[in-house]
Amino acid sequence: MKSVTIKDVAKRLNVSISSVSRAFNNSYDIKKETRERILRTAQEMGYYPNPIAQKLTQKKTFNIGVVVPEFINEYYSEVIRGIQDILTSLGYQVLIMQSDNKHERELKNVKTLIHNMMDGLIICPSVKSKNMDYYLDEINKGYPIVFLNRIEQSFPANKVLFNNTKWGFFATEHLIYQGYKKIYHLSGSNDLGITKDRTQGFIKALAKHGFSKDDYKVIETGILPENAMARVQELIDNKDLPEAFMCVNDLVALSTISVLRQNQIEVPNDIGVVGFTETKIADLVSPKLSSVKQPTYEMGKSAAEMLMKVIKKETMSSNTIILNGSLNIRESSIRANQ
Amino acid sequence: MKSVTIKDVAKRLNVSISSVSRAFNNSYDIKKETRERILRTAQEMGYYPNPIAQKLTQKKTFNIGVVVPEFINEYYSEVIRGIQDILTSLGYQVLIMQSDNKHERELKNVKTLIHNMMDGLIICPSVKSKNMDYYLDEINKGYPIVFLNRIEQSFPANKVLFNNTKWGFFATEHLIYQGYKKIYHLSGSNDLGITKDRTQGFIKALAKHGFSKDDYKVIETGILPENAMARVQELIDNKDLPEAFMCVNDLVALSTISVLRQNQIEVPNDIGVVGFTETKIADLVSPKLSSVKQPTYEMGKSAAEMLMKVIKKETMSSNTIILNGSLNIRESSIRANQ
DNA sequence: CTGAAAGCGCTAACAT
DNA sequence: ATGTTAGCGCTTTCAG
Repeated sequence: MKSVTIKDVAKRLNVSISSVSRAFNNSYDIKKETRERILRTAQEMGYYPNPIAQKLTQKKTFNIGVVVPEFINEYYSEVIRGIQDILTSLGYQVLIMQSDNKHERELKNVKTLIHNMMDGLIICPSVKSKNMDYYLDEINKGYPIVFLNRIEQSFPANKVLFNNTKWGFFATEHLIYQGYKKIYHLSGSNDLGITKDRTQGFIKALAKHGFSKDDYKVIETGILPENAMARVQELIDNKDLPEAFMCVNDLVALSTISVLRQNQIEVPNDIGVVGFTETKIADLVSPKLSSVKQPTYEMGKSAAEMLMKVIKKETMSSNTIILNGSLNIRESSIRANQ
Repeated sequence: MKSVTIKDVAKRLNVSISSVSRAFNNSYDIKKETRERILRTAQEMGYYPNPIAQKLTQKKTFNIGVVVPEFINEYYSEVIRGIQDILTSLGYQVLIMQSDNKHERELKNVKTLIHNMMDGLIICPSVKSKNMDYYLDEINKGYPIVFLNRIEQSFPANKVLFNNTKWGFFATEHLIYQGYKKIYHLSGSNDLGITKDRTQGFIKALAKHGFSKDDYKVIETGILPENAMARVQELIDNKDLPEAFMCVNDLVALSTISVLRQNQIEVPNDIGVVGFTETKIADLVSPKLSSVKQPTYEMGKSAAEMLMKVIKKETMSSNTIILNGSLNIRESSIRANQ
């Protein structure tokens, strides 16, 4: 694995290593001819400046690190697409690390990335992270970091967010306007700020429309199918069914519909269902799933653009960008005429 | 962004930098006390060996690079989980790059990763890549690379694969056993080896069971919903419908079912459908989707384990691991009694 | 325009 | 057990 170094090239052409360096860095103070000659034979010899060595002497690496908690649905995949589309067009390379929803792993990932001299970081935190001190320290040292999703709005850093409370509210209100009188929310973990916010939105909407305690319920199912299915089955067994479900995400919504169907309960004729964080299949299943679409791709783009500004020191303060979503009403929440 | 270096620590304690280095590398030739003293004040000062500098002098970085073409479905997400589970337990860090299905970007990613001194690479190629020379060169130089999926079985390198032909065959044969007499295959692009293989399997199964040219068709829809939906609608309009569809993947299968439903054609009562590369929702939709499950997580694990062997030089030759899948028969391909 | 030399932060002989 | 020194491959003054 011995590779060609700057010295080899220099020796071969009887020039100094500085000249070779200059040739590659497009320096002004080098004769065009020598430059070309050097580049040519370097090419031949398969020489390429060693980025590690470059990093040791320079400040910029043109590498950006991205930390995500997971890839289980399309969410972060699209965020990453947004990030990459902006960044690669500007000549940056994007290195991704996955934290598996564990804060410790996330911290380790961030450190690895920083130590590997990324020019900046986009961090999608795992959970309402306890230990943000390290990040704050780095930011204060001047290290460019932008956060995306799952972070408190009050956190003093650059970040791009989605307003889960607001859209949880709208999704619920849509159900109310459809005339559903008893609505349950299948919620995510209370440890997760974003799903907690959806629950807040749910409760706010009910409060606004004068629902009484008997007319709604929040059931913490988490975001995975198995548990959601079990809880819905319980409700059926206990004859404790609402007229509609507001679900923490599409997977839970689909699971709910599936269990209901197994029990000969039809959506939306018997019960209405609305999902959240719309996935591609919302439009392909039957009934088509109503859901809140998050601007994932745009969030990635915004975060990348924000990071660029931070790197170029065009912004100092802690900016927060909150992007808008949309409520896509399809079949699963359209109440039959009565 | 000035950070503490080994010198600072040395100066502070009036020891040489070698001692500090030794302390951190757990070298045998250092007194326990000094070691502890150094580590303690290093801690205080916030010192941490600069990995870039370390890389310049050492060979090992304990970083592994992974290149994937995309994240659009769960496929590569699970592969990555498999890879990470093995590698992080061995003290490695996994850096991921995404090629967006473009060979050029893939090549650039690979170079970035190699130049950043990853100890090894797991490459999931984008398409039947034309230009594999660079990879071959690196492998010949002794650089540890393992390929995963979407690569010719004949390619002389370590790789882990799925036998798409075989499982395409099984999926089709299942349809035949169900008694479907006319079967169409909605195929992926012919440029993509893996989907082409599924088509091969499809054709083989039909040949084995004596289907005539009139009883089947291969329609190249690609792997995205929009086009598949349009093509299926065309078939309906032309009254050119088969008794069953063998689809290149779940998304296309779901799209097909969706279009059929819009035209009052029910699956599986009127037409059978089977998918490929099973996704989580196969079990949640109605009708539940029959599909071929690929061992994604295991493929990731195998690739990681293989890479470790290559790195430890426990293997030299070009090994190929082919993992088994399963055909999960659900509702969408169960032919009604006649 | 080009070369010599210092230095980036660290490791690894080589001394002592 | 500890210090000294020579690199690792490159960039960047500083001379000329």
